Amino acid sequence: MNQPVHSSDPLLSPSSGASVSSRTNDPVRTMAEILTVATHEFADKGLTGARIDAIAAATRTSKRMIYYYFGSKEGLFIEVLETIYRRMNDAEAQLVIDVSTPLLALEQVVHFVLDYYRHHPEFVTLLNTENLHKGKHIVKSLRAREFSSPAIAVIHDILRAGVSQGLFRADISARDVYLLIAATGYFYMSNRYTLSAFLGENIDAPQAVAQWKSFVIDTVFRVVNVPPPSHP
Amino acid sequence: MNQPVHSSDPLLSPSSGASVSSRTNDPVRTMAEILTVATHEFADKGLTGARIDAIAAATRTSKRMIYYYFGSKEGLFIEVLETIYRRMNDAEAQLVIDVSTPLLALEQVVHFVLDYYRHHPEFVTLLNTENLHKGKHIVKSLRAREFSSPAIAVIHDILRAGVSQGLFRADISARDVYLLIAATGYFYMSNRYTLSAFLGENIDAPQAVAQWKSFVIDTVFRVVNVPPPSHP
Amino acid sequence: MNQPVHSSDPLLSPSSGASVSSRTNDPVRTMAEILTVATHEFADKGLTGARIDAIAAATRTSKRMIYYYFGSKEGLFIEVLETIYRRMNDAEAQLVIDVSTPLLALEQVVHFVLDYYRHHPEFVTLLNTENLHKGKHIVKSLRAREFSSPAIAVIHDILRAGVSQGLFRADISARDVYLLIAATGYFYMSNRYTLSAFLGENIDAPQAVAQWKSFVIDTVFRVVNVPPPSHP
Amino acid sequence: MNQPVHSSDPLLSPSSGASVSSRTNDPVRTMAEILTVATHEFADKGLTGARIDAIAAATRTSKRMIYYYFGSKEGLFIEVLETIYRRMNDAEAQLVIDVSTPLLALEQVVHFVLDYYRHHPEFVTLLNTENLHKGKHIVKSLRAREFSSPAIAVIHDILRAGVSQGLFRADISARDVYLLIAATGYFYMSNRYTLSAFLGENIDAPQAVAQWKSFVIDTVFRVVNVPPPSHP
DNA sequence: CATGAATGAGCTTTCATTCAT
DNA sequence: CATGAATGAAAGCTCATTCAT
Repeated sequence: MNQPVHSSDPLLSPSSGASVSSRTNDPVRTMAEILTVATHEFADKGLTGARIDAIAAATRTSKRMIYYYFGSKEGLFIEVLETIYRRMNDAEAQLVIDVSTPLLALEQVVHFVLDYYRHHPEFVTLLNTENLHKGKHIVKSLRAREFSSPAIAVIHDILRAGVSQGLFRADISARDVYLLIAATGYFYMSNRYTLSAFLGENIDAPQAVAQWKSFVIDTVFRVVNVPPPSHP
Repeated sequence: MNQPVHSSDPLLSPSSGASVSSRTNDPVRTMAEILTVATHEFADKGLTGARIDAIAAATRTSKRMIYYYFGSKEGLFIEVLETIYRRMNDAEAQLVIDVSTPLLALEQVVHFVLDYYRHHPEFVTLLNTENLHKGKHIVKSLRAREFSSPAIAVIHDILRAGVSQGLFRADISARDVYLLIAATGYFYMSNRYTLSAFLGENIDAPQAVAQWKSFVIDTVFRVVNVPPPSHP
Repeated sequence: MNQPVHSSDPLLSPSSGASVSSRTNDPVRTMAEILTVATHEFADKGLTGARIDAIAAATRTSKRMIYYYFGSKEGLFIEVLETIYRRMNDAEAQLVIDVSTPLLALEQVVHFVLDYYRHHPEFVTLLNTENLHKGKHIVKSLRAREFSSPAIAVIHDILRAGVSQGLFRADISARDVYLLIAATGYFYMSNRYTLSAFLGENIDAPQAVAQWKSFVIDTVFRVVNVPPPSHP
Repeated sequence: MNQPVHSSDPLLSPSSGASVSSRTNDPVRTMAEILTVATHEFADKGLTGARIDAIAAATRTSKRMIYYYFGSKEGLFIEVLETIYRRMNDAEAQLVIDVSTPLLALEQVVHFVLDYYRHHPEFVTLLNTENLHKGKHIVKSLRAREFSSPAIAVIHDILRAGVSQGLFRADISARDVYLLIAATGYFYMSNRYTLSAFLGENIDAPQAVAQWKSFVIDTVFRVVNVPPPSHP
C-alpha cells in the first residue's frame, strides 16, 4: 500500500541508473535519502517528536514525495524500523567466528554486540520508541519476520563447541546468553543519561565503558562455565 | 507532598486535610491529581506525544491549573520524573534484608528489582523518554540529586557479609552487581514488544518471566561466588 | 509585489495573472490581501493588541497561511512596516516640483507631507507602535534600508534654488526643514485625540486643520527666508 | 466605581499613617506603589502589552489589590494617565519666567518643554498609547478636565510682553507657539527610533539633541519676531 | 515524478478576572 | 484589607496531510 514504483518494475519507470530525459528522477536514491534522514529524525525525536517538515527540509526532495513513497508518517517509520533491523541482521550475519576456541569466540560476540549498540545509538532509540508504542509497527511489517537473528545461531554454535570441548556446561540456552549480552549492552547505552545522573559519574567515559565491557565478559564466562560455582 | 489522598479515601470525598464542604480549593489534592494523571499520560505517549489537554481532561481541574502549578509541559514532566524516582527510592529504602544469609539476600534483591520494573511499567517508559531527551530534564531537577540509591547500599552490605563469610569473592563492586540486575530486569521489560516479535515468542508470559528471573539469579550467583570458574 | 489587484479590479474576480478558474492558488494575491488587512489591524490595535485571528477572519485565507507566508506575528508586522515605508517613499518620489519658484515649491512640500499624514493615519499609528517597541523591527528589515527619503532630496533642491535666487538664507539644512515639517504634521495628527481633550477644541475640524497648515507654511517661510517676506 | 476607600474617609479605615493593629495596611502607599509600577509597565508595553501579573509582581501587593483599588486594567490606565498629566501640569505651573526679557523667556520655555519630554519618555509613550485608543480613556476622566495648561498661559504672557516691547508681532497665538514647540520636541523624542533608522544617524546623541534644540529656538524666534532679528 | 500552496484540527500557553477564606 | 487558588476564553502557533498544476 505504500511503495508504488520500485526497482521491481522493469518497464514503466527506467529510474535508478542514467535515465533518458527526466532530470533528477532517481526514485531509489530519493527513497534512500528520505530513509536516511528519517532514521536520524525519528531516532533523535521519537515518533511523535519527529517532524515530516524537518525530514523533508533535510532532503533534496519535498514533503510530497515522502507521502508518495511511504504513504504516511507511520509508513515511513515502519520502513525505518525495517531498515535498522536489516542492518543489524546483516552485521550479525557477517560475524565470522572461530568456534574452535569457544571462550575467545564468546568474547568476540560480546564485543560485537556492545560495540554495535555503542556505534548505532539510533538503533537503541528507535527500538525504545517502538516499544513505547507497544510494538505496533513492527508487527505490521512483513519483512521484519524474515530476520533470523544470526547472533543467536552463532552463540548456539559456540555453546555446542564449548560443551563438546568440556569447557561449558550443557544446560544453558543460546537465547538466554544472547539476552544477557544484549541486556547489559543495551541498558548501559540506552540509559546512559539517567544512569550518569543517578550514579553521579560519567558512564560514557571510555574507561567506564571498557570496565563495563570486561565485567560483562567475565559475567558471561561465569554463566557458561562448568563446573558451576558451588552455591548450595 | 505529592501522593496525597485519592479515590483510596476511606470515605467518599471530603478531600484532604480538615476541610468540610469545600469543593475546589485544595492545592495539595489538585497537584497530586495532576501528577498522577500526567505520569500515566507521559508514560503512555512520551513527552511529545503526551497532550496537556488529555491530562487536564482526566482531572477534576482545568488545563489552566496545570500551568498555574507546573509552569509548562516540561516543568510538569520534570516533577513527574522526580516523583517516580522518589517512589523507587522510597521502595528501595524499605527493602529489609537479612545480610546474615547473603545468597538469600541477593536473591531477594533480584526479586525486588525485577518485580519493581514489572509492576511499574511507567517507570521504564518514563526513563526511556528522559533518555531520548538526553537527560535534559533530570539535570534541571534539584531534588533528583537527593536520591541515594539505597539498593546499591544494600547490595554493598550483602557483598561485604558474603565476603566475610567466605562465600563471595572480594573483587567485585556493588555498583556492577546493581547494574547487572537492573540491566537484565529493565531490558527484558522495556523491550518486551520488540523482543517478542524478534524471538517469535511471548516474552511476557508468566512462565517466560519466571524462567528469566531464575536465569538472572543464577547469573548473579555465579558472578559473586568464589571460587570463580576456572576459565584460563 | 505587494499591492496587487483587489476589489478595485475592473472586472469581478479573475484574480491576478492569467489564470482563469482557479479559486485559491494565487500566492501574490493571498499575501497582498493578508498585508492589507494586517496593516489595518496593526494600525488600529497596535502590535500586541492586534489579533491574528481577526486578521485571518477578514481575509479569504486562513490563519495558517499567515504563518506560511510570514512566519510569525512579528514577521508580519515587519512586512507591514516595510510596506508603509515603501508606499510613503513611492509617494514622495512622485512629487514633481518646480524649483524655479522656491517658495511655492516649499509650500507644496508642506501640503504634501501634512496631507500624507492626514490621509494615512495608519502610517502614523504604525510608526508609533514601532517606536513603542524601540524600533526593534525596522532594524531587522533589510529592505527598509533601501529607502532614500526623496522628500529630503526635494527640499534640498528647493533650498539650493532659493539661495541662488537670493530668496533663502544659506545656512540651513534640508534635513532640519524636513524634520520641522514632519514634526508639525505628525504631532498634530498623532496626538489629535489628547490634544483635542487638552485644548478643549476639536483639532480635527477642517477649519482648524487649515489654520494649522497655514501656520506651518508661514513658519517654514520664516525659517528659510532672509530677510523674511513681509507677508502680513 | 473604582476607588473604594481613600484618604477621604476619616473613619472606617485609619490607614495611611501609623495604624493601630493591622500590619501593612497603608492604602495610600499601596496605591501609590501600584501607580508607579503601572506607569512604567504601560509606558513600556502599551495598554494591551502591559500585564496585570507583571505589575502585581513588581509590587509588594497582590494582583487582587489592583482590582480592589482600580477596578480593572482600564481603570488603572486611566489613573496612570491622570497622574502623568497632573505631573506635567504641576511642572509647568512651577515655571517661573521673567517676561521682561521676552526672547530669553521664550528660550526658557523651549528648553523646559523639550527637556520635559526628554526626561519623561513614559509621558510620551503613554500619550501615544492613549491616542492609539483614540483618547477614549482621557475623556472618561473627570480630573483631566481640571488641568489648565499653564505653559500656554505663560507663553501668552511672554507674547504680550514682547508685543508691548515692540519685539514681537501681534498676530500670533500662544496656542500655536505652544503647539509648535510641543510638536518639535515631542516628535523628535517619540519617533527617535524610526527617525534614527530612517536618517541613518543617531538622533539621540547629545550633540544632535543640542543642535535640534537650537534650531527649534531659532525657529520660534523667527515665528514671533517682526521684524525678524538680524541674526546671520 | 515533482512542487508550492493550502488547510483543519489541535497544540501549548497566556490573560484579565473572580472566588473562597 | 489581603491572599492564594481557580478559571473560561482565547491567543499565537504547529502538525500531518492533500490539492492543483
